[in-house]
Amino acid sequence: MTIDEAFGAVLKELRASKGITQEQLGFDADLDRTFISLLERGLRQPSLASIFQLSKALGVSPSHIVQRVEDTLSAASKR
Amino acid sequence: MTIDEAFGAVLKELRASKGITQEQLGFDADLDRTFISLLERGLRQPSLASIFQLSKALGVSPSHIVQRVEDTLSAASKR
DNA sequence: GTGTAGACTCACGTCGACG
DNA sequence: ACGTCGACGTGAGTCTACA
Repeated sequence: MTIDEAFGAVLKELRASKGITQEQLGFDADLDRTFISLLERGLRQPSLASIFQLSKALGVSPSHIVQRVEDTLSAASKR
Repeated sequence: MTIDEAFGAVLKELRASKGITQEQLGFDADLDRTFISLLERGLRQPSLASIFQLSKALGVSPSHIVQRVEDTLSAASKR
């Protein structure tokens, strides 16, 4: 489990819980739709600025997202 | 106050409180010394992976660093 | 609505060297 | 011990287009 994959899983989960599409998230976060797709599948990693933009669009704090990435990683390492 | 500048300030502060040099931090985080210099002065922004590497070298959690960046930004916006 | 591809610009991150 | 410069390879992020 890489950092990128963990972030992608968290992003996908947060977006689903908000009930919006990748297109809407891309619009709200001012990021390209295809880039959101790459992020969710762990093929790209976000910069710090992108994390802040996404968190704002998702209505959560940036540190909360990072916290969940940490949790996802530690949970995966215990398998 | 940009995100990059806020991160740089936090990084510099955390490194100073640990009492180590940029060189040592670069070695511990497996990042180039010149890049640490750029980060601390807000001329570059880190990727998510870099944040994790730096936080590990500094002995704090990644989410804690991000949290402090948020605090620094909100404190600066109230001036 | 999403995955994928190509092509593109610019920023990340490394390296060697000098003040 | 740090700032800075130039150069370099790779990756972030955009855009158009098709399944």
